Amino acid sequence: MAGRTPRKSHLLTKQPLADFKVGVDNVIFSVDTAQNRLLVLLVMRQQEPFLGQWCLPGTLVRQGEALESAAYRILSEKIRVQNLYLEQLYTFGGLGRDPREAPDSYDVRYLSVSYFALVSFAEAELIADGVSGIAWYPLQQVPQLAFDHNQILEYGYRRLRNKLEYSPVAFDVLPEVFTLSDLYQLYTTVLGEGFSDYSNFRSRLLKLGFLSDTGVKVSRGAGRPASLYRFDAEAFAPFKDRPLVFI
Amino acid sequence: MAGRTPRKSHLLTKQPLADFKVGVDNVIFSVDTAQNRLLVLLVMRQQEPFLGQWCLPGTLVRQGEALESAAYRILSEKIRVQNLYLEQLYTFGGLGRDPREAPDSYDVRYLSVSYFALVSFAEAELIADGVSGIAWYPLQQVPQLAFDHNQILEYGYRRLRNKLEYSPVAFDVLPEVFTLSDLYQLYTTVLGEGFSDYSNFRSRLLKLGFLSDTGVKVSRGAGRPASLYRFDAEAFAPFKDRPLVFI
DNA sequence: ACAAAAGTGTTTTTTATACACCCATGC
DNA sequence: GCATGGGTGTATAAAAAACACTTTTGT
Repeated sequence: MAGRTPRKSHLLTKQPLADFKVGVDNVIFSVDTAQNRLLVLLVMRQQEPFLGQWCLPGTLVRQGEALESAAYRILSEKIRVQNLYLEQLYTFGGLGRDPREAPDSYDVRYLSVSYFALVSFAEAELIADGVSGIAWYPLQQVPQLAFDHNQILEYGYRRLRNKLEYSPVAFDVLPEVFTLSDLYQLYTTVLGEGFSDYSNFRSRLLKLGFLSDTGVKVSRGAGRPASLYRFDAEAFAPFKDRPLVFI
Repeated sequence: MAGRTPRKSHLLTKQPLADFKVGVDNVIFSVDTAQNRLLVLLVMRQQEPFLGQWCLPGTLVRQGEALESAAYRILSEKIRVQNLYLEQLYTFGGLGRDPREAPDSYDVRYLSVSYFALVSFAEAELIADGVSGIAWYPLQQVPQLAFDHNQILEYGYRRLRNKLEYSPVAFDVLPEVFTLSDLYQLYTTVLGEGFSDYSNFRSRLLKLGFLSDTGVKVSRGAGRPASLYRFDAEAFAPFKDRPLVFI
């Protein structure tokens, strides 16, 4: 969007500008700690192209709507949730990624700005409008998706793992107070067993000092009751921009 | 770009889709190791808006042109260079970031997909077409730029530092063979003195084993001659996706 | 009593950090 | 011979990794 300096030469090769519709596609993850599964939200396409195939929830950007607003809009059309984390992922704008673009036409192009979101599984309530299929899919069982959405999903999964290691996204998606096992389970579900020993994970995190013990104990079935902890955003501040805090 | 499921309710609030022109703006860095300066390429705007103000080199995407192709196109219109690293940075699509969008109009929107590039300073040859100003600016001396380009630059600088720590971008921009001091200097220039001791930097890198000593020595003025090393991409492969390899 | 989950501590290994020092060259 | 930059080694501190053990609950 900036100073495109006209070139004197190659005037003949200068194509006219492309016209775009801009889509927003969301990779929405949640972690089902009860069943140790990482889930991604998929919806069934209700129209051509790819009618009847699963895809990431997306929308086209409307007049007067910011990109991020569009991302929040689809999200809120599909699920009701209080707490979430959302950030931009990547912009896919290759030729021919959308069959609506005829191969050699100078028609409108379709470009997709993808967003990555993490929501609380417990909280999230899917909005089934009766017509459209919508479902949480375990990451391992995701079928072939419409467009290049498998690729976008792949990209989002990589981002999720990084985010978990470097930043406190987990706390955006855990309840206000939680046990250290809750936190550990979330991490193992996403990162896989063996990313760290529970007891080491525990002591590292406590030593960092941004988890405050509420003193309240909670008992879940058998075993010793666990302390409830709270994430202290202020105490975390010095760790911002520091690499590898959580692992 | 995906299944936008029609909602039964809110039919009245449904705005028409926005039409976009898509711009590509490049944050092009190079490292002047001789003077220990990190440089960014700026061009002077030749037209309104922001006529006569510096900005990042950018262009609008043409018909039949992929986003990345557009990024490469501006780059090659501004500098001649053999080796470079380029990747997508972020997409800025907020309302009102371009004055050409009237505040409340339903006109065409302007969206900017930014790219981040690192080129070799020694190799890079600026293409001055006589009309347009174009210059390498030391990062500390960058003036106020057109549009939101200062913000984009900021973002690009953060990415550069991360890239340097996590990935072998430096070797895309160093000559085929180089001394360890060359490499160290590049790192200190970008990351600042004190990111690591030279001797520790040296031994860590050599222990990793993807730098092979060519045996050839090179003498630069006074001092003991240095060994020339070569980056071994194959030996590096196992370090891909591993965090913090270089620091 | 005993299994299950929470929580503590210790030992070992590895890695980071800070230096001190030797080496080969130009002047 | 001495300043200059290249290169090696070591001593200490800190952190990661592995794992043994104690505590507190439900059944």
